[in-house]
Amino acid sequence: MKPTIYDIAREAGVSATTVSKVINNKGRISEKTKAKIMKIMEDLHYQPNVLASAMKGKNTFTIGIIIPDMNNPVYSEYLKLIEAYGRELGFSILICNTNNDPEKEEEQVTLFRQRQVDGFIIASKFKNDEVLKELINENFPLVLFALERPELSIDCVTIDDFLGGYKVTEYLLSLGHRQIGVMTEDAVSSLERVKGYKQALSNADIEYSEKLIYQSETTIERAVEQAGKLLDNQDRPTAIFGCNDVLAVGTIMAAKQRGIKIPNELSVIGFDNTFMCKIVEPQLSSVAAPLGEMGRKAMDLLISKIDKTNKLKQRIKMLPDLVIRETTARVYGKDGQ
Amino acid sequence: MKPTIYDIAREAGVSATTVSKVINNKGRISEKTKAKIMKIMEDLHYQPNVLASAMKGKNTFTIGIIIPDMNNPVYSEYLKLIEAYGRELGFSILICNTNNDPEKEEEQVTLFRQRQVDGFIIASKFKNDEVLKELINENFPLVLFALERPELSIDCVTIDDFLGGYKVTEYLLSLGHRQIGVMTEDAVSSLERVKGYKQALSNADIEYSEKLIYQSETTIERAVEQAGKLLDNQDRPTAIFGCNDVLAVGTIMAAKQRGIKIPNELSVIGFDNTFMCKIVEPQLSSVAAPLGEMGRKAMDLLISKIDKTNKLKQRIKMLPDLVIRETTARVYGKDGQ
DNA sequence: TTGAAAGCGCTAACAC
DNA sequence: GTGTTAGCGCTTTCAA
Repeated sequence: MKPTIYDIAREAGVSATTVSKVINNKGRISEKTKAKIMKIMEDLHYQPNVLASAMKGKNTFTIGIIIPDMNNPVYSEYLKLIEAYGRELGFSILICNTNNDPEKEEEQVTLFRQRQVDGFIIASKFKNDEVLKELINENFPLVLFALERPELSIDCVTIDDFLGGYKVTEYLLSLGHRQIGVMTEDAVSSLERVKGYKQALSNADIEYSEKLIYQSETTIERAVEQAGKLLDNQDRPTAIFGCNDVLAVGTIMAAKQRGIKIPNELSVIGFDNTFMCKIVEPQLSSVAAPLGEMGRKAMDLLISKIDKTNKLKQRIKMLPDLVIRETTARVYGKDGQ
Repeated sequence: MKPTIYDIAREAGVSATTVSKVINNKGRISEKTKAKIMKIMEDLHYQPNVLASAMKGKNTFTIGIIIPDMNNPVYSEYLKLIEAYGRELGFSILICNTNNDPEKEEEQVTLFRQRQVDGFIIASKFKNDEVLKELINENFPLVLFALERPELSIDCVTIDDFLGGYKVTEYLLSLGHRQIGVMTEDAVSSLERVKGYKQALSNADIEYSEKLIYQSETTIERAVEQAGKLLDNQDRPTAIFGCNDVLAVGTIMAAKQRGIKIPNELSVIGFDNTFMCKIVEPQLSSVAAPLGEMGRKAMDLLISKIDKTNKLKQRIKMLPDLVIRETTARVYGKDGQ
């Protein structure tokens, strides 16, 4: 059997309380007994049972992260960063994929709460508003990551998606593109990115057309399919903005299938600046956000809620930057051919 | 406050014991009280506290997964599959990245054990043998995934890496390649893959040369670097086997940097058949294993250990298959140029 | 068919 | 400085 606090106490000839105090560095214990207890804990390979201490109202030092799909490299990046920083702070991470399914979302929140997680980080997409509202009502520690709910009072750390979309479009316009397509997905962040796109068009007095916007699930296969439709359009765009790198990569592939040269005949730009950008050919231009910093901010924010050291809710929005690589170029005029 | 079993009991006018029995479907309870209790649990949104029941010797229904690096798409794939199946069975997943650091490995095992996980799945790389041995000694539920320790008695579910390496090499030989380089990494599985490579060479009476084997960390950047050295060799190989897709992709990129045409001047083949294969150009040939099935087997095996329904240890080895895409071709003879 | 009592491993008051 | 006591939420005898 694993030793308990009582085994240590007996061995040291003290009470369990004293041992507990040593473990938690509380109260005053003589250096002598402290040292003795420490030594015995070492010898017996004593490991405190987090569950038991959690039963007494302490933290479980476990937080739940809910993400849509670990296969999307951005999400695995989120996960990795948050996990790394969480561990530094002594927290373990319970994860799940929801595949964007509201039922799974609810199920997972329940499952995690049964395990008494101290808080949640919910990333990127979350459909089930009921669940969110319940958590808010109970004032349960919760931070949204790369996800914003303007109409709900929740702390969040996000990318300024609007600005990202705006910058992308502004850049493409500066290259002479006028017919700019968009591959989007069903997510709040993408909506914002598209809004930025529209704003940039409007500022440049260019008419916006629904026909240039295609929505797709975020998988390479579906993106190739949808981008294909966009490319087979009567008026084929000279540039396409993929609201995430997966969509952009799918677009590149669809273009290749049609013999369309990138960037000469078509510019493509993605969003998220994942490692995919560097392995496709030509290398994909994209939009980068300081994910490491965001992960740390989200964790710090969450922990301040768990500790109740900070009751103020806030939205932290990090500004993204363009990373120009090889898929974006001056528009290739019909005359210039 | 969250309702406890006592709140339910009071409300229903019964004892906590009775409620507990209803929750666990144990003992005999009249249909009437059962229904009444169920209804009240619903109304009060009662959620059993898994920690408290774990304190009484029950499972936590939580397992720890330890992987080297979530950014490698194979690992995120592992994670996703295991998580999905685990959830089906009612288990939650605690994760961590170890970045292949033995200290972190030990730290994480400790952290997870403090949280009373029911068992571990350790994937792909794990250096700290001491920790492994201790777990075995305690007979702690543990399954290795895509990782084998021939000298330790641990259950595992793996890919037949030797066969994979053999098949790759046999195939390259059949295309006329005689000078076959290898990009490997510091992992048991890669060692096996290289062994398969050597065996195939030996069977074909081709001499093996150390100079054709380069080791690299599994990141694109490092792989490009190391593959570069291999390509700058006096006797540049006509084909390179990357022991995983990341290494193979790095090889492709290094070749491109040098203006080496793939597959005409150089064949490249990877291992793992990740989604990267389809997005690089040309599309990468690779080795595929039935990961979904492996994930399910690993979980089932682990759970049988947790439940103690199966004391027999076993090694399950799944056989891989080649997936030929565009990066492999007949050798381009010096004469034929 | 139901319940009282004990206890899992730990911590927090409070006493000494 | 240290120990006694009670109790977190649950399950498990055992008795009724």
